[in-house]
Amino acid sequence: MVRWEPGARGRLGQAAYELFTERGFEQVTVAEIAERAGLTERTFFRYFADKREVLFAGAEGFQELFVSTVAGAPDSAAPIDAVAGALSAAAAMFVAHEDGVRRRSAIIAAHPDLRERELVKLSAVAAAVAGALRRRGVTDPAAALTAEAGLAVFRIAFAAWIDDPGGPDLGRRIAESLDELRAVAAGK
Amino acid sequence: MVRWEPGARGRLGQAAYELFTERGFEQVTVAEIAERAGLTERTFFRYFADKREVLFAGAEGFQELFVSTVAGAPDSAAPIDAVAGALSAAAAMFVAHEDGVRRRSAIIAAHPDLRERELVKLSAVAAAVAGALRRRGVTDPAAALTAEAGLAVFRIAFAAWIDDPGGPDLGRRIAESLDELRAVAAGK
DNA sequence: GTCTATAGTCCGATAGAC
DNA sequence: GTCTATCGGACTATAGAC
Repeated sequence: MVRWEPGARGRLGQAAYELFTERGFEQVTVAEIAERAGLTERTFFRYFADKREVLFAGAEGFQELFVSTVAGAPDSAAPIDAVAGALSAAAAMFVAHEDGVRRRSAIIAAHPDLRERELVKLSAVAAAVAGALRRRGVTDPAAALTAEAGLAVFRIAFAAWIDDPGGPDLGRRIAESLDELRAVAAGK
Repeated sequence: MVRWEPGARGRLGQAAYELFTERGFEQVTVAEIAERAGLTERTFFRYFADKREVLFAGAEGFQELFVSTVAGAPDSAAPIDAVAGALSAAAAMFVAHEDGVRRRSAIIAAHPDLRERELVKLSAVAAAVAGALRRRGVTDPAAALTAEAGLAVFRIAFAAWIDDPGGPDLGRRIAESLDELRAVAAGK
């Protein structure tokens, strides 16, 4: 027999998710998460650098989707259009898991420390997208600016989509926000 | 920057600043900061919500400068131009206190927790600027987008100015980055 | 102003996989 | 044997409660 069940990381994530939903982030200790997963506190910190990080375990996949979509855009695509494609792809992924996305978003919105961490993750995505643009031959500061502006569009459209569940779809909101960005940058 | 007014708050800020410069953020305890300021640990937490916050005591002034510059722009100014004025004003303030700004920036760059907090502060400035634009009659999502894009310009120009001290002035870098933003948004 | 819970670190021990 | 994943316990500092 095995001394430990497989999938320690997944069990910790699942347990954390359940407990945060039941009681809220602050009212849950790392020891409790570990206990529900059948592990110890110590093991939790082997998998996650800190208590917040367990909620952002899927962030690499999100970032990877962005980077690969930008990298895979036609050579002829302008930087902003390569990023627009990545925004669409991300929107589709979020819409496909809407329930989970909304629940996770509610947990994060309820605690400043988690909102703080989310900003860091989005900032990391922006940096990765800027890198992907540079690999397409875009020079700085255009690469960094396009990436940051694109992520700003995503953030704003996503927040509106969360706040107003009955309204337009996320993909549509992103397209509209991109048009708004073009308009305001042009001095409209 | 970093002009500490007399009094407990100022002495704590001064002590923290000195100790972080000498040894780095992590190697300094709140108890040591309080001791150097002739106060107790408890008092530190009366003035600052957490250990990081002491490095961002001047953030309100920065935010206020942004908001008032946006609010004071001519009615005829397009949103992006109102924000551009605020970016110029902020650049002038930073250049006027260049030494302090660079030292503070070095402390923050050296620790992920502090970079994280800095993102939160810039995000708060963006939210405040968006509010100022809405008071000028700009609707969402244009207000939020203009504010976020403007802060992205600031962040990118500021980072380049810090990384390359011999290069162009901060104000000039901001103006150039703004032009780049206009160009990339137009699909160049 | 003291007391305490909890996050997060460190070192070492141990059990199984290969 | 070596490598990797888990556990144990002690420890410090932050931050909040009383």
